[in-house]
Amino acid sequence: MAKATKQEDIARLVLDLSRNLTGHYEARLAELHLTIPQAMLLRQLGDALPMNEAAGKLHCDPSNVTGIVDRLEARGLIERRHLATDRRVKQLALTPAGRRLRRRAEAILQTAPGVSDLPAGDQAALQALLTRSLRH
Amino acid sequence: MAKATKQEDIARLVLDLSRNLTGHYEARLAELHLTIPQAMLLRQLGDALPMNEAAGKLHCDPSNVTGIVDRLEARGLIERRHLATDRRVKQLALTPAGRRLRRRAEAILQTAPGVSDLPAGDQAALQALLTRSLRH
DNA sequence: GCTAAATTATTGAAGCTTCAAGTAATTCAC
DNA sequence: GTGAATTACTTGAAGCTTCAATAATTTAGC
Repeated sequence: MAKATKQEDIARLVLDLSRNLTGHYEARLAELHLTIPQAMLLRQLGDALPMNEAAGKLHCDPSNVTGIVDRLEARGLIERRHLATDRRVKQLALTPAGRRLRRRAEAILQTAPGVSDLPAGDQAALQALLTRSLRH
Repeated sequence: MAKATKQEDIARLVLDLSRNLTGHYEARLAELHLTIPQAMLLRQLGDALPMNEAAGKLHCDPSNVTGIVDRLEARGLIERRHLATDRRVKQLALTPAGRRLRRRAEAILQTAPGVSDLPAGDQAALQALLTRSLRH
C-alpha cells in the first residue's frame, strides 16, 4: 500500500544512513566529552579562524558559533583573540590541550561504519553517485 | 594535504546530501507552517497511534514527542485521546484539519531534489548501495 | 571629515534532541 | 490481594539550530 516513489525511498535511505553515521560519531565523541558540532569546530582550527569564517565552514549561523565557542573556551580547549587590525573580529585559536584533543577527534571523524564495509569498487561507485546527486 | 580517506569522503557526501534534503523539506514545509518533525509525526498518523509508538516510528525519545504533540494540538491538527482500556496511554488522532494538512505534507515528503535528477539506472544503483551500507 | 551603510559578534525566542527524574497507572509475584 | 517492578507520559536541564534584534566597529559616499 505504501506506494512510495523510488526517489522517496532513496531519500529515506540517505537520511537513515546519515542518522547512523551521526549516531556513531556522537557515541565515539562522547568518550572525549565532545559533541559533533564541537568536534567539527575543532577540526576547522588547524589555523586560527575568525568566528565569522568558522560559521561558514560549519554551514551554520554565526550566532550558533557563539555558544559552541563558549563551551569549548570554558574547557580551555580554544581561546578568543581580539584581532588588532579589526576590533570587531575574534580569532579562534587552539590551546595546547585543544590541539591534543583535536587529533583524537579527527581520528574518530575519519571513520565511516557501514560504508567502510563495502568493497572498494562499491565505495567508488557510491562516491560517484552521491557526488552526482549533490551537483543537481 | 587533505589526506582524507575515501570512507571519510563518502561519509561527508552522505551528510551533505542529507543536509540538502532536510533543507529542502524545511523550506517547503515552512509554507505549511510545519517543521520536519511535525510533518513526520503527521505522516505516521494514518491511524491513531499511542505516543509511545509514535516515538518509535520517529526514532526519538518519548519525551520529545510531548512537545511536538503540544504544538500540533495547539493548532487543532491532532488530539490526545485517553485510551479506556489503559489510562496511561494517550492515542494521537488527526482532526479533519490535520487530515487535510497531512495530505499536503506527504506530497512534499515524497520529493527528493538531486536524487530525482539521476537517470533511473543510477537511482537503482544508488538505492542498492545505500541499502547495503545500511545493512552493515 | 562625517554621516550612512555594511559587517562582526552577541543575545533572546522558539523549536528540536537527549538524558535523568518524577507521576500515574498497570502488571507481576508472592 | 498487596507490594514491587514495569510502562506511559511529562518535566527540566543542557546543547544545537534558526531567525530577529542589538551593540560595536569599520567602510563608503559625499
